Amino acid sequence: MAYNFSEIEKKWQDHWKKNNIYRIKEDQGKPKFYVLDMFPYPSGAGLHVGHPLGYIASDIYSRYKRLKGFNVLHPMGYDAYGLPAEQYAIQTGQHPAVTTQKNIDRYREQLDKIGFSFDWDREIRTCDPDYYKWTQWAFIRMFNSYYCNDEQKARPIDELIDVFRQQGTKDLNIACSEEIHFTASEWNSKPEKEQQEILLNYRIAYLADTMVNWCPALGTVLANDEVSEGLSVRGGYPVEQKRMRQWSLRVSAYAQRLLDGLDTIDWTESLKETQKNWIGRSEGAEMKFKVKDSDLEFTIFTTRADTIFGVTFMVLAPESEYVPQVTTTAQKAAVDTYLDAVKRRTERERISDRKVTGVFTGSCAVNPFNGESIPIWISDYVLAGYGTGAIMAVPGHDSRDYAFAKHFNLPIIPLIEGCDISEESFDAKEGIMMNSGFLNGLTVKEAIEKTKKYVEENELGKIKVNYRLRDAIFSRQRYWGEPFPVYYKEGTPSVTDEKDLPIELPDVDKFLPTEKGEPPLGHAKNWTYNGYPLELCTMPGFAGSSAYYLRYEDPKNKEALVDPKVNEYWRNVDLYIGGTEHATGHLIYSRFWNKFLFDLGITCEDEPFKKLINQGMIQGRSNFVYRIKDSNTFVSLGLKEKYDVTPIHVDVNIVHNDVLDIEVFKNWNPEYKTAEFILEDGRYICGWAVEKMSKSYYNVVNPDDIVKKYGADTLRLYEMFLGPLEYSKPWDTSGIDGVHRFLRKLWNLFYNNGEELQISEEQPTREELKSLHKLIKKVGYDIENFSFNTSVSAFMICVNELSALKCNKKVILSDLTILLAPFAPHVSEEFWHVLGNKNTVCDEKFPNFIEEYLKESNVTYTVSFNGKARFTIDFPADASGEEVEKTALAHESSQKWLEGKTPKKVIVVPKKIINIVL
RNA sequence: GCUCGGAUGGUGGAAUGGUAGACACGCAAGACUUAAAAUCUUGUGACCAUUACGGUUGUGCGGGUUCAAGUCCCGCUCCGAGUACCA
Repeated sequence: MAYNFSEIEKKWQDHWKKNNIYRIKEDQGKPKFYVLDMFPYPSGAGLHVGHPLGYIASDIYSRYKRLKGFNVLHPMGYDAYGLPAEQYAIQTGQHPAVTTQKNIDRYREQLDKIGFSFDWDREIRTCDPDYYKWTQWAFIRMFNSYYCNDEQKARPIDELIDVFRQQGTKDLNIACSEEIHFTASEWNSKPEKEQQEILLNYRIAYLADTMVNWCPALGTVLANDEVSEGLSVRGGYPVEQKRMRQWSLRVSAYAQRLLDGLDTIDWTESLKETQKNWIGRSEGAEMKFKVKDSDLEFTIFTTRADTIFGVTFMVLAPESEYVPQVTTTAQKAAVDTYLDAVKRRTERERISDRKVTGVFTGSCAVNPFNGESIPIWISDYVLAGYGTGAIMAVPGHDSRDYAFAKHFNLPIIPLIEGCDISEESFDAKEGIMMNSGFLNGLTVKEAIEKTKKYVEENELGKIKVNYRLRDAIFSRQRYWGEPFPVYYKEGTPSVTDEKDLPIELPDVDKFLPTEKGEPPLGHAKNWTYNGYPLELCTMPGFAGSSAYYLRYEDPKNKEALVDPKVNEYWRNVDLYIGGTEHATGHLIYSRFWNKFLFDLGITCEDEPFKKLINQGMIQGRSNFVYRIKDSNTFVSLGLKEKYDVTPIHVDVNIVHNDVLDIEVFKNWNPEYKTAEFILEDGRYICGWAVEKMSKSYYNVVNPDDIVKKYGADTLRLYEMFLGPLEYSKPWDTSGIDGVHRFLRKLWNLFYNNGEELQISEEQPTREELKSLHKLIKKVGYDIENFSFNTSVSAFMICVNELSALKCNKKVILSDLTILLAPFAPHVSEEFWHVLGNKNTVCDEKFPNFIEEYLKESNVTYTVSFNGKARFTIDFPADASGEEVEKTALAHESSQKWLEGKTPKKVIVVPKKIINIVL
């Protein structure tokens, strides 16, 4: 019987489904293990071979852990809200829910063919009201919470209201948008509306006027991680800065915890580094500067307080509130012209074109250390959004200040002994201070500390830690997202009652903004709550994906996001697999969201994802044909230099090992019907390049096609064999035959070279046992270390050895089958039954490794002289070091290299090396 | 600019500091076949030899530590990723 993978795979997939083999329940008797994939956005294009890479890896690990006796939670679902479905709806009028459903069905069909062990009973979709009810619920809780900096924890807002009533803002240390102060009596005398407005300054989910990234082409605002280099990540449209009243989440309050938490989780260093940079903690001081001949003072932030004696000018951000106050009448015209010019520059221009610009305000500030007067300038190299939007400029020791000083001819003072600032500033924090009054002679590090202390003691400012991490803008002017559980009473936002959740997404007849410029929900009829208008924005993509892992634990619970007892069992994700592209988005937001839920006591773990692995991207390997200019003749790769040719992308599915299938090509496009070819060795060889896998490059490989041609088991093994999981690599099918051949070889062990079934009940030989146990050791070790490519190699070696031994012994094959089950579950299941077992292979135990079988009677030592390997000698395994040394030196081959000399030293590494130093 | 990775045959890639290139692809030769495909066997870093079960060299470049370095340290080059006027 031959290896008929299609039949086998269908048979077992049906069996697993019918018998709910992968359905999982809490089981106190077993240790839990939670393996999660980043759930996909179901796009219209369907899956390509790159998508399943991570899913295959996580599936192998899940199945392995199950064999190791763990109760494994391995769910899957869909991140179903998103822009593409909405844009498609705008173009075609087709409701996003309809296209989303269609795409999900397609995804499911494709996923099922690969033989994953997902528990589909736990499937979730972010667009499902039963699911987003809990997204809205979390939002309400955030609205009703503030962040206490002393406790480092979210607390109920009602507590804060009580404090305001009794003591105002006195002695409060809480996270806020801006520092405001009032007394209890001031608070108590404020009207309700004003009190509500003040509370927004403290709520974790708050509505405020903020500078947002507005993308006119998409008609919506975007979060910082959705913008890159002034363009929207999705679509690549220009983004501008705009002041708008928007919902935000006070992620910044959690900055320190998000930073500290990184030390407790097992993520790659590079990913942690990316998050650290994104959070961007910097320690420094806020210092107050008085404006000369005025009562005004303003605050700057600096990490280099030690350079205070080198300040030769001050710079305000153009948007700074101090700008109008410090601008003198004489300079007003110049300043206005400058501000106007800045406003007209787009964010992109500002980033791409870094020329030095600025204007003098006419005012001077007073250096609090030495009383010198320093001019105050305005420049767009100072950002309004970071620190206080104002800096003290030290051109000698900051490259940006240096460029500015050079351009406007401002003085530059060197502060560190021996530094050369004739060409550029000296930015390094090292050296001995000079020109710095009481700091002279100190090292930079000492000076930083001493200055900070001085600033505090003399009340010139305070020590301050700043973070780059911004609050997350949470409103999107779109239709296809979660509605806010928010309504407005005369402009004041309130959240709905929790028992009225979910607030379901209403139907609209148009997905575009309204004529008044409102978001699409403005078209909805009766979009009200108790007679009050509901919020018209929807939530961003990251809302639904921030706590989804918790919902998988208890997906059907109507009373809670997750039952505390259930959460106590499954806890957090032990292994999370997904792409790096979420490093500063999803992986920050879900950590924040989880920490918030942790503060509320909803989850028992502070971090959502214990271990995280980033699978690499699978790129496309595009093929090209070369058309001779102005003709319909195509020339093979090797001969193209002789002609003037245009490379044209050709569908990779009609090219095999870079050889074009000419007949299929002629029918691929009517234009090529009459094409002619210049061949080499009778074949047309195509050129190739590695590019992103994309429809437009004709390099998309559909996993269905691979499954059809080779089977799911081959696809699984091959994707793993391609290289380390974390690497990005092009999809290249040229090696797939080798992996397929391995499965057939294994098949032939059972089926006597493709004929009838033959399994021997005989006891295995020592050699066979050795081969098997070598594999057990290797596979166990490799899976634990996510080195799946080398374990596939180990299988190949083992099967080669067993075939050479013609081993068809049941005892050996039985263990081999279990070992293979995580990688090639269908073929394993088939063998498991052929071997006479009634249960499924995934309920078995991973075989125990027995060292005994690997023991050798002889060990081979390499003898080297001065580190150079020369020959080998076999010794009995139990030979002692001295014995080995003596025999090696006496060996006849040694004489040639010893040349009669006495060795200075001999190093014997047990079972490996004898190095003789002459 | 800064941060983090990486560089090994024709290709993808293996190597707890222990004497490179596992495994696979590709290629070459052979067996089977009328033939091809499939399958199997053998060889395959480079260079020099070929009487050899031989020699030299070899993991981006230059140094160093070590009995021993692809692996550790210092200094470069190139490539990739992230981030970017964050004071």
